[in-house]
Amino acid sequence: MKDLPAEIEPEMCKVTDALGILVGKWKPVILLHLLKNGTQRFNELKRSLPGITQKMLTNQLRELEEEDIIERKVYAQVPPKVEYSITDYGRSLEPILHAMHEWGAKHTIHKQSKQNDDQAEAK
Amino acid sequence: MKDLPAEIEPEMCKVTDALGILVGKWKPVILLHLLKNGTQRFNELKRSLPGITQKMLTNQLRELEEEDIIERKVYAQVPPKVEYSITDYGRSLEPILHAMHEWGAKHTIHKQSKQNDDQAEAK
DNA sequence: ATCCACAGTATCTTTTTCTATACTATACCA
DNA sequence: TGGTATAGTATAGAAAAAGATACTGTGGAT
Repeated sequence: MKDLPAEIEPEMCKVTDALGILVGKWKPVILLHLLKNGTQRFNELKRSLPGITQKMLTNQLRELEEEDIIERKVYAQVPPKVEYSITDYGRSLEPILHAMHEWGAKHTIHKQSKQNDDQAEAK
Repeated sequence: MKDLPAEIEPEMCKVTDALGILVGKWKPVILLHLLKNGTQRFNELKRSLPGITQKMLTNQLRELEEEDIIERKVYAQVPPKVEYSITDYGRSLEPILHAMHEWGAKHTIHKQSKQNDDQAEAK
């Protein structure tokens, strides 16, 4: 029976909650764009995300806004102007995004060397 | 134009790859169980995950095995015995799981206080 | 002879997520 | 007068993920 302070009790696991916020085909990339470039307009983001549909972009932005990760600022203009930016609170996700990026990068390499091993075994 | 070493270029983002491995309705919980309890048999895991179907469990385990995160050891017995455990490589995910758990826990609280604020505004 | 435990498959249905495409309003420009 | 840019919405459909349910083989216990 372990009881270290670092243990996460699977029963009261919050990992899934955190994942729920990051998951979505475009959310991580949107966040990275906003972190890198600061405030961005809707169409600026759209142009940065080749292949995304308007619907998806609106959708993902609304979900992130809902969780207080990004802020949506509407200007009463015509044509419309809407700016998106990371909230201070949203910035608290940055270390996690970095950790995942690092891990993901290493994993790409790990997979490659595993594939080589498997091929060596097979021959 | 920022160019800090810590910057992640959204174009070459590996966050999605890392997420791909964690995503799946049951994967984080499975990993936490294996991290906490060490080696587990198939049905042991199943009993720890109320609501999961056999199909889903097999599925998620196979995907984690495919990525070299967990190991599957089959004993030539009847009735069958199959043990699952985290690989050394899989353990490298532990800090990320912890970070996400921490963040998730804080987020739950953040959401609650935001809801209270919104209610206070509304009245 | 029948039932159980084990670790799965196989098949089908439902739900969720994502894509495709068309449409809106309005100011500005040529 | 027609076209462009902006930030969307509406509707339909395809694809992916998850769930429900039934089935398999075998040794041991009842």
